Amino acid sequence: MEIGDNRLHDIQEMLLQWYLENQRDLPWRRHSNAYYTLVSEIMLQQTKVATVIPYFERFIKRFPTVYDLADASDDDVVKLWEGLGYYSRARNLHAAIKEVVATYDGVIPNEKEKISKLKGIGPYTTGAVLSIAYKQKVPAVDGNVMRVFSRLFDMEDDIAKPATRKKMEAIAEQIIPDRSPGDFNQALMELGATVCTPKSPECLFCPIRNFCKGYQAGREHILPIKTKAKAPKKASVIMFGVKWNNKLLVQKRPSSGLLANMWALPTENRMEEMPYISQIEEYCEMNQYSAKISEDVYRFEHIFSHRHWKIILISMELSENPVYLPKRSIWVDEQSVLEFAFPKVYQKALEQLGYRN
DNA sequence: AAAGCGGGGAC
DNA sequence: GTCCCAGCTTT
Repeated sequence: MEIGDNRLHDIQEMLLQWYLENQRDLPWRRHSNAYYTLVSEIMLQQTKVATVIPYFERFIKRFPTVYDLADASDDDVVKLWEGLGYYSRARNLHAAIKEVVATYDGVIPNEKEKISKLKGIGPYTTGAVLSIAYKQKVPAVDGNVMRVFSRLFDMEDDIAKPATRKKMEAIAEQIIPDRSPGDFNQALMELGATVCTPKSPECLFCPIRNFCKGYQAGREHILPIKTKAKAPKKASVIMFGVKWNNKLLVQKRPSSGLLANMWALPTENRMEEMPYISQIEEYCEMNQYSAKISEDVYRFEHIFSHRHWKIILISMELSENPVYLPKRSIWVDEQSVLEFAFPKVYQKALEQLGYRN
């Protein structure tokens, strides 16, 4: 990718000026604080600004400094992440900040080799923190930047391919200015989020449309090239609302895979070959439950990025103290259930069972 | 290089 | 319904 010196300088200046005048007022932009930058960047991974704002506000209010976060329990951290998704981000951020306190005297490192070794911090977040918080000339290539570049240079590379991100970083290296590299990176992302949008880009409001090869070719609508994601795989599950003595049985999910380590209702994969009633009876037998099973079941669906669950929720009231506790399970007082952090799919189920805020 | 990992909003 | 978002880790 060759960019003439004159055009390069103009693109830099136009973008920086546009960003100065048009940047959104966001909570993490109100102070220069590497901790705020890191928290916001982790939350913003695959997540829109509007969704993140209330989570960021609550998180910083509860954990104002790296020391507050390092001292917190994992349960408290995940509770503040409840509903935001990709929960390993919360656990990784917690681990990273603990490492910062333990190893770097509470200062988020400003060297690429060090910060990129922290849990959950990949190439994008490394570049974002180094450029925004520490004003270093390091690229930060996210989905927005790839879309902007794809159109600006009329590129045919598939942005879904890992190799394309490397190529985009090489381009960013050439474009990023010595002056205000952090603002420049944010300008590219802000442009992608507000003007150079995936659908119906508003090229007439774009500060660099005069340099845009895609726009000049009339190809802005079909760029960027991106292979489609596969449809989520379908699965059927049964969730069990098990009550006894005014307590509800909640279970920690397995430590890997979907919703790893999150609190949940006991969930079993549906045995398609038998009626679900039979599977429920078998489940009770296996756990030695003598239970009165509610007549009505609640059916609903939930779509994750790679899975599509059809869910049958059944409720049962045990008539005697169960002999043993299922693996990774605890009894929770009914009024305390919502103090635990549940992913959305289980929040829906719990709401149906009468647990709601 | 590809798969797995949440949830939401825009259309 | 489809697309995709201020991505990272594991396989």
